[in-house]
Amino acid sequence: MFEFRFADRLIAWQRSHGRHDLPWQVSDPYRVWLSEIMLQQTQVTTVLGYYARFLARFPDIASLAAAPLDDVLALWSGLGYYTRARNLHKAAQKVRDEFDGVFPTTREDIETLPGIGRSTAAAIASFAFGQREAILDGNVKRVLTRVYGIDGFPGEKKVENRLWDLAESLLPADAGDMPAYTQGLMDLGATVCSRSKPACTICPMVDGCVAVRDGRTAELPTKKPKKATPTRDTLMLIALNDDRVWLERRPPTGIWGGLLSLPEFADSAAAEAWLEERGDGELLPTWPELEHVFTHYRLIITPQPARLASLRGNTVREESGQWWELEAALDAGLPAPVKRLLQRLV
DNA sequence: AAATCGGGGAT
DNA sequence: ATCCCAGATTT
Repeated sequence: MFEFRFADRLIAWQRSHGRHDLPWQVSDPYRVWLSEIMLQQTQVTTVLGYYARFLARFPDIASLAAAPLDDVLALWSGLGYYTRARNLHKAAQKVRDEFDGVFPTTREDIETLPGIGRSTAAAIASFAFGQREAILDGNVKRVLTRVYGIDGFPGEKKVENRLWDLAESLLPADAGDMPAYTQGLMDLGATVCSRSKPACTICPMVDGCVAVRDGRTAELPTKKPKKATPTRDTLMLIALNDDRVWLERRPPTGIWGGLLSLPEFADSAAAEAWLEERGDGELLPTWPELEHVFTHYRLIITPQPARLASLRGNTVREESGQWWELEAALDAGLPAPVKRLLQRLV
């Protein structure tokens, strides 16, 4: 394997093209921590204002820990994801109560604070304490899967573990380079190796990037596999009385809201019970299953035809539905698969 | 409308 | 240890 010197390239790129003017590019772990939390799911430009206001009101961990939660939430108002603020407050109190007010210095200890996982803990350890700890957020996953051509959904344990291993193997030898290296990873992922339309022509990794070489930047990282659309089974009763069919109005919301449709049952026994309540009828052999695909699930319909010879007088029409002449039914608003079923009868 | 995202909570 | 979600934005 040829020597790609990923870290060296990244650090050099960061020094010449990265950002050096962000207010949280300091070694105070509290400031780094605050920025990392605010930057989760929120863009830099939005964070800048909130960050300044938050720090003005809570300049250190002690003041944050001592504040009422409502004051913290007020300063978070508009940022969204408010559990971040609750965790921040709780973590400040934990630092006060369990770490003697001193922010912990190892990734392991940092990770015990609420709202801080492995990647965020590593970012703080790297920026504030210059420790050789690898981060692996969404940006980094994108950069690594592309540059190293790693297939598989990064949310999958196996793939994620591999990415963590890779991220650790790429760390610069000199811990003094960690802030520039970590910032470089974040900046590269955010500004060059973007999700769509990455700026490969200006990327410092372009000549060694597997995704570029193979024309696969659009395919990597591998998308989250669509979980097999759930399947629902239903039995639709096609109750016939001469040339009339029983239809029911569906509730106004939900699937096929407000449309006329056939009554549905869990099984033939339930359908038979329905029949017996209404007259002298018999189930006929079911028709072959019918599949109907929605965006979010597949519906397997078992058509259950039945004949009702004599009706009980009070059930010709009821709250739930009524008998329809087939021709009229087909002209009414019917769900597509129901219409297909009824068309077989004419 | 769908995909995305670190961490937390549930299992 | 692993699966899945909450909550909000971006594409």
